[in-house]
Amino acid sequence: MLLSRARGSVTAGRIVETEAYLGPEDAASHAAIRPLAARALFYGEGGHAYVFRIYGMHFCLNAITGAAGEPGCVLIRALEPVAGVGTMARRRGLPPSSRFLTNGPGKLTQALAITLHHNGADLTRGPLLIAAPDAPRKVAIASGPRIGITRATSLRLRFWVRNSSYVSR
DNA sequence: TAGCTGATTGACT
DNA sequence: GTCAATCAGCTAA
Repeated sequence: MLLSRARGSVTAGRIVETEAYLGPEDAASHAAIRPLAARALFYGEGGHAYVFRIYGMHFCLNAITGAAGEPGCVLIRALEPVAGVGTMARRRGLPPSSRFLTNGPGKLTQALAITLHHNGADLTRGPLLIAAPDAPRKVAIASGPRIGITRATSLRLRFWVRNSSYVSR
């Protein structure tokens, strides 16, 4: 469950698609190819946000994992909207009933108003928050190669909720 | 300083 | 299926 509080409105969604990125041994990981500032975050304490700009116009949200000194993160690729759907729809310029509010990394950051100033934020305290759902559901998880990258494409580090209509692609 | 790249999206053929 | 938008940070010179 990912929760965002921005400018007075709360928006939240169930995380239905992620990709894992490892340390320098993973050629696609920003721990290996991104600037020092990002790398420092990777090696920091888990539970923090890593937000970056991609293609000059979109943001992607990562959760740093592992203890300090262990690089690794999880890219949040897609959400199933749970709360604040109207707010998300307004930010995305789509009807609230749309299935396309948060089914992509750039889309969910726009819907939850996540920007670079969330970079390094503590995900255990909010205003950006990742929490266990109140009523955990048993779901089937599928895995496969990561999407949209040009390196280390053979690693099957993408995970999504099978049968969810909110995953990307 | 110039040129290139990219963990994307949306519009178009 | 193809392609443009748009920019920080890297590399080459």
